[in-house]
Amino acid sequence: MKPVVADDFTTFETAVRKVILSLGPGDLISYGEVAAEAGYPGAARAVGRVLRDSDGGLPWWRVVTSNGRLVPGNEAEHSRRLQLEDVIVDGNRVRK
DNA sequence: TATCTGACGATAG
DNA sequence: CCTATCGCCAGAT
Repeated sequence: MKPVVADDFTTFETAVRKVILSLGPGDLISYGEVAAEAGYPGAARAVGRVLRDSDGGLPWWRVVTSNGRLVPGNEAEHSRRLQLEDVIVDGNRVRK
């Protein structure tokens, strides 16, 4: 039987996930960048939705706001994860 | 189909 | 540095 491919239906969600999974350790990207890379420029908000809804196997901590701000509501955990990836974190912001 | 929501982005004060 | 407002898009009800 052919393998189930029920993971390529949701254009947006799948595309976003692929982009995030393509990130390497210590690599950062903003929601807007993810959306653009996924082929949906301007859909930064929708990207946030995907990250929040789909958790597990997805390095969401490598995604920050364009402002360099960390995820509101998870700043503590986010900061922790980033530092584990050798990323310099200044308070609730990532050091450029 | 209409309306609301949100782990956004940019600008203004 | 902070909050407020508007524009954007996709999903949920």
